[in-house]
Amino acid sequence: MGTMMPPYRFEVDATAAELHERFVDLAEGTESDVTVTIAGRLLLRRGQGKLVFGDLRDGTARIQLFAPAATTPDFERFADLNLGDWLGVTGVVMRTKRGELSVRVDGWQLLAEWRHPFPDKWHGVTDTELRYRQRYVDLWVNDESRERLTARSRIVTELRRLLDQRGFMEVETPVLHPIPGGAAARPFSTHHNALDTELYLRIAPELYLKRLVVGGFEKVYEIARVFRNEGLTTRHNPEFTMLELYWAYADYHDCMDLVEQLVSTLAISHAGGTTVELDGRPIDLAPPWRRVSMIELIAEHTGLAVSLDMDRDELAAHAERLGVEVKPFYGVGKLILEIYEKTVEANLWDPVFVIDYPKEVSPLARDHREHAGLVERFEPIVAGRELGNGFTELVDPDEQLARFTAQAADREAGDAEAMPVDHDYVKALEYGLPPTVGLGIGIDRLVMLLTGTGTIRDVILFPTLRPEPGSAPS
RNA sequence: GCGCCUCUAGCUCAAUUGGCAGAGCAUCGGACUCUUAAUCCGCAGGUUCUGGGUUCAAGUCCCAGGGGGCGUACCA
Repeated sequence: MGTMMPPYRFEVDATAAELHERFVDLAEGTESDVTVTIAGRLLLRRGQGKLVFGDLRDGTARIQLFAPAATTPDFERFADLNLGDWLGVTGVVMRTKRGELSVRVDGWQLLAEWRHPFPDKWHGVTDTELRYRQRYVDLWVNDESRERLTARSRIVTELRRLLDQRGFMEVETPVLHPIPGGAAARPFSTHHNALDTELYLRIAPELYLKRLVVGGFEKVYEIARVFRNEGLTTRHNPEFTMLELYWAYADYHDCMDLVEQLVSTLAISHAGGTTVELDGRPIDLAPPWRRVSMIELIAEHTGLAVSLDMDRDELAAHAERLGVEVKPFYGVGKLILEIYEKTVEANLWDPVFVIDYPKEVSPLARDHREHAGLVERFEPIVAGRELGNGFTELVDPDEQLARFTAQAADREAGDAEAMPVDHDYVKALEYGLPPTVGLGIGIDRLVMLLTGTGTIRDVILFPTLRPEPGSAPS
């Protein structure tokens, strides 16, 4: 083909989806009196000698191209186009004798070439590595991928709308943190040259968002990319997206109501109803979701009546019997959490709010108003997966400093994920954080749930992979 | 990090116990004015992931390395 000079712009006045809708009643074998200009990629071509059919797809749908030799300009070259080439086409909208809505190719232009062999037009691409490394190929070839990732975008858009409707304000807080906080996870670290200082990619936006509540932004949220330096699994990607929101004057009961509403509303819009399916099993997302304490769930699933008053070593013995690996710095609270995670969580299927976590493992949550040693915290669990995490916020600066100090001691004792003391955050609390509830929702996992997807990589456009050998910057 | 599985033409996949590396689609050439994964005829297409080893003979068996997947660990 040699050289190609693509145009700098191309005026499109119709999309495939619009044409299918507008000309649904056009009779077989007839032409409309409408001329349109569309653009997209050529995905199939069927030559008939002096007549060529093509399937063009734009961002909305597929539509057939109808190109008779007698009227198609540059017919030889048109018949010779490669699958995958981008085309601009102008022509009359018509329906073939066999009933396929088409655009007759009265004029056409090559907009870009696909210089590689096009993947199998029937089987598409199944090689996961190719699908993830060259997502732009996957998106053209595998309908499910395109639809799933489009759904993700729409879900996030609606989520924003639902929150905006409720008076929440979207904000952006720093990604580079001098002290990584707001979650228990290992951070990625980096270096700022001009300041000559170590910085960390955020593991959560939590502490900055609460500073904003101190500042008078009473209902804020952020759809935040966060980074955790941990393993990759079907449920974990090193960078992922969290919705975090903070809501002044409300507590964790209000917030659970909100989560139920948000998730079930999104399911109705994007999963065709409140019943979704995962691994062939139905899940009913209709509110209300069961709310049950962690200690009660442990009793249900193991018959073991744990309590915060138990002797630490006695509880550790129970834990080990249940297959929990016990580390020396684990206190009673951490042991209870470990037992819950090992014996209960994966067995929960229908949505449930697990509530009232041990204080020891929740350094940012407020003391339970009734039960000493517990905090007012919940996690929505669906299909055995944590969908998020929320709690009535700890507002007392002295208590917060004490909790940070205890965390620092755990760090000394070998807990690499314990939080470091953040004096600047404590200072913010000294200016007064009103009663507030906070929530984090894993957007990736939410999309997995609503689209029935089993691996997080399929809901992330470009999931993290090992760089290809020899791909280092030169 | 550890364990198991996997890697064959551009794509999707075959190849008996270790015995000449194949098909469909795509590409390329030809036929065809209503096709729908068009059809029909023909050509071409390979470092079987890489490097070693065993063997008369290795895609197949063994060792090391690489990519990917799954599990596990880590993961509020």
